[in-house]
Amino acid sequence: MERLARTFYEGPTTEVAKRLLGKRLVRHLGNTELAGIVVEVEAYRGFDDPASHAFKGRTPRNDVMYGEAGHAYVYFTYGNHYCLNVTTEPVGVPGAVLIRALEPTRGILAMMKNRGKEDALELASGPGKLTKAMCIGRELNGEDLVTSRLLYFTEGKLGRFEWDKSSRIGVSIGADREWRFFVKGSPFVSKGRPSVAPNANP
DNA sequence: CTTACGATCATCT
DNA sequence: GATGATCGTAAGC
Repeated sequence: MERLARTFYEGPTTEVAKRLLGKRLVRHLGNTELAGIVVEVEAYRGFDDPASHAFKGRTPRNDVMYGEAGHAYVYFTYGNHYCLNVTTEPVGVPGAVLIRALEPTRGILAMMKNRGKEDALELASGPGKLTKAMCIGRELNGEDLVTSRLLYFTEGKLGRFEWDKSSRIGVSIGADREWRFFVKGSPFVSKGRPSVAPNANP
């Protein structure tokens, strides 16, 4: 399957976020290949986005967000969890897409082992869960997804699907922006609390 | 079933 | 010293 090229990542962050839905994330671990389809993402920009790590300027942590598009930005949060992002925008302009959930397609047994769970719906339905399932940690921060053997994206084969959007999860400020995108109807999206009161239940 | 809270640490004030 | 792009477990209906 064709690997995504640099140009794929270089657009506006919200556009890249939407484009990533349905693509395939591949992780090589020794002889094992793990893979899953991206079903949920969130866009984080820079200066104009108070929820972004880059909002208050460049620091050692968010440095990757300012660099070339198509690199991994991995950070540690809440004392327990890693989150995987993909950088976007031209060099010098901060931007990243948080990968929030995957539909596992390959190496599912290994993922179950890594997570200590057997429910396929729970393997990667959350940003901290998918990094644990795929053994993604600090050592992959800054990894170039266009050339890396360890971590990269390819075209997916999800076929036609509908997507939807909502406000971002776990974000207090800037919650008015609907920059969370997900595959409509997928059971693999994270079960985050909706920030808008849910009604219209079937 | 749903809601509450503790773990645990890098980063910033 | 406070906070957070979270998750799992425990306790409460």
